[in-house]
Amino acid sequence: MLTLRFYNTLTRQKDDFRAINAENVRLYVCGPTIYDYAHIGNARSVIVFDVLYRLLRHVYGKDHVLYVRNITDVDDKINARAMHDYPDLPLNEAIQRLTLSTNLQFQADVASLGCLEPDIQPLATDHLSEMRAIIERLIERGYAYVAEDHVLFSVSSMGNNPRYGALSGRFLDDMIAGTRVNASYKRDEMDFVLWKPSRENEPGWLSPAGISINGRPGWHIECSAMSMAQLLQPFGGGLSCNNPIANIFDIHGGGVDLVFPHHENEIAQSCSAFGTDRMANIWMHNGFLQVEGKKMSKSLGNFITIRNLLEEKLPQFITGTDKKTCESWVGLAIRLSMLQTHYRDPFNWTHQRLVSASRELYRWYELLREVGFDASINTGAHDAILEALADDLNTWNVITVLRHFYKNRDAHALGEGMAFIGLINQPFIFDRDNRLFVHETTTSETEIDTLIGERLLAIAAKNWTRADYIRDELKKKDILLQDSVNPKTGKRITCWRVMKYDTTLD
RNA sequence: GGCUUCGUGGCGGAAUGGUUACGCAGAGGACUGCAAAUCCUUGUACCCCGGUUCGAUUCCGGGCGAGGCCUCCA
Repeated sequence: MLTLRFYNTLTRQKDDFRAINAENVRLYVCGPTIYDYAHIGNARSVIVFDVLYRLLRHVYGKDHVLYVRNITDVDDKINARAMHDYPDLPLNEAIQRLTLSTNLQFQADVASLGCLEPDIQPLATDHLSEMRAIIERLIERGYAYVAEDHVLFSVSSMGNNPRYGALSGRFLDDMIAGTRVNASYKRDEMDFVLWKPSRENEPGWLSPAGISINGRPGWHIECSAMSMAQLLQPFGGGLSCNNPIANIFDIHGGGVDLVFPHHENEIAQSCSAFGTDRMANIWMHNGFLQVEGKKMSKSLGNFITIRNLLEEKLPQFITGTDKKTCESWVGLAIRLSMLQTHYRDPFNWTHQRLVSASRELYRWYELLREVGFDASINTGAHDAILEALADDLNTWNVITVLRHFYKNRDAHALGEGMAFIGLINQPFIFDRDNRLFVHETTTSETEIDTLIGERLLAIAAKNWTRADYIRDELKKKDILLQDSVNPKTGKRITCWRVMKYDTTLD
């Protein structure tokens, strides 16, 4: 079997991946907090772990990998946004509307990036009882305490296996020096919230530990609860299980910014509750994303959502009015562009990179179209591609391999490889007239065909002025003509395609 | 201040102690009435200073520069 090696944030080196149980390989990735459109940073994370998921499925079998990506649907940011967006509705109803629509949008955006759906996308609000159970266990064992209707995790109560800060390579003394917020009810500045009280108008649930008023969970406890419910309990683990191995899963992923404090705190909670020395065997973190060399942030005005990009007209290969097709194409171009940087390196998002990826992808698709490649039949993967991925998801090398295939006109290997890393969207290959994209235009097809016929007659008569006029007129309507020669008959064939070419982007 | 990533040609981005990366863009050519598309060919590079070495972009040390995390964030 192919040996997979992944960089493990915990050990700071590439570790061989050994499944705890090859029948059930378990992967947990921190998903979005659904209060706003997903941005291209979210896109990167989702794409990276989608590639990992595909690789694991290939190695262990489709039915032997369990990929859980949570949805955080309870959070103060959600409350604030809901109040802002639906000022006239009761808060709880406003929250429901917001989370429902944001989640649907997220699912659509992610699908257009060519990502498979995770096996399970648990909602935080469906796991309140698990959160309470873990919190009560933590209190029971002296790792957490109640103060002014809050429950706090006591960082200093943790032992040395693991010690608090091991994942992020920090030491408590350093961290305390940098603490800025200090709530009076905390015993220790570094202690973090497991549960907090809700005011009348805030969403609230039955509180743990006999706290009389309703409350809501802290952010970190959600992931401990959901990973337990989805990845441990179904396989014999959980709070009532004393077998440490049963309370560890294989891989935990997320963005580097989550290493501290989110993942550190997850580890503190889960390991303390279960009495394990690890929460997951391997911790993988994708690098951050910048926009045109700067941090992406709303205040800098360079905040880009997936939706922004999908709706943007991509130069050259854009399409007519078939919105969905257009969006899928941009989605794949985003994917290709992102796979060209190793997942741990910072990624600098520029528009030029997107354009560049789109052009290359287009050529690849042209080759696939020529041979009528069918991704539903060709489902293997070339060894060179697997080897690249097995070495800490080196997608860059995968692309280099694909380029060799393209160069050698090996459409089969190219298509298979593209399908493997999620760059195939079948409708792009086949359409009824064997054109690359399925387009709609405001100009009718018969109208176009008539004009093409007219132009061919003009050419036959060597009336170049007339022929070029027709071509130019069509171009104004974004219909681009391309002449080629039928090798058998030697006759000119003209095909067309809806394309917009924006020269300002070159 | 603590931790951390990185500095390669116009742009993106690999590998490598001595030999063309590659892609996009550019240039030249083939094809074409002209285009477009496609194919072929091709120029330009390794932040600075020391050290190790027969030889360093690649290893070591120092410097300079850029970014990230330490607060909600993928």
